[in-house]
Amino acid sequence: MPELPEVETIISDLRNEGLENQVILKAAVHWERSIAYPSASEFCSYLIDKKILSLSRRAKFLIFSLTSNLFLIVHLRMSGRFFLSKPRERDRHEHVEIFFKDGRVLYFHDTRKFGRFYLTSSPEDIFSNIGPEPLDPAFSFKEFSQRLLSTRRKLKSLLLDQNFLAGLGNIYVDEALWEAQIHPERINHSLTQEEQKALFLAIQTVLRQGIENGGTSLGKGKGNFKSLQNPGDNQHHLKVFKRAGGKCYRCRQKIIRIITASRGSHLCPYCQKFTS
DNA sequence: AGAGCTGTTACCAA
DNA sequence: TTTGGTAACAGCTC
Repeated sequence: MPELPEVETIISDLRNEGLENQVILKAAVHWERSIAYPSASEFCSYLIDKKILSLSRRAKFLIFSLTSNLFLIVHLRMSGRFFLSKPRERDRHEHVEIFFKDGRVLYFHDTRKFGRFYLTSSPEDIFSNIGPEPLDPAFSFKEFSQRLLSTRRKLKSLLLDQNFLAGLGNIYVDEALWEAQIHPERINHSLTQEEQKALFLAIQTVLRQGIENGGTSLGKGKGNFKSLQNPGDNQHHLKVFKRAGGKCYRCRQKIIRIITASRGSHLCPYCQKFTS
């Protein structure tokens, strides 16, 4: 579900909706475990009268910077979504409501209930172990290359690891590995310099493309990604993800799906040959 | 109907 | 240290 491009799209849509500078009237929590910290009642009382100063993203977290040095941090996990509208009847999967003084309500919809809210004055605690931002201009090939030597793991598992690199999930890892023509089960430190460079560039390419296309909206379920009301368009631009059985756009061979690191991986066995 | 799957992550055991 | 299994949930797919 939401990976870096999807979260970036949501942040940008919330900005376009003018959520920055809005003041919170009150909040309501209908599934207490949606609030990771503090307690649901403290969460609600702390939010009253706080203003949203800015909206940003770190890894797959949404960050609402508030007055009084508070930060509302949200991770959507598998099925979290936001809706912003006039007050209306709450859907059974809308577990958190934030009411604004301009009359609108931000509804947090999460069918699988894995999404989490954190309200804290020390956001660095949440991000302390998260890896670098792949689209940060300060993130260099040199740093990526050095990090690739720091461990010994299958690339699929390593790239999914938020402590290694922030923001990638199953879709964009598979897309990046196809783009770079590297098998997901290759061990990180076995990559040639050329392969490292190709992967570094491919990660940025697929993430940028995902953002440009407003994220990837797969399937038709209510828990599938949409930013506010709007589906993304990147599902029409995927090269391998969910394309098992289809032809590789590069070599016309058949795309396959394998299980690696307990996750489905989609690849072209001809373009992405396994070599040790 | 029922079993198996899912775009995330934390935790535990080996 | 790394991997694999499981769990947190609900709904979709076959």
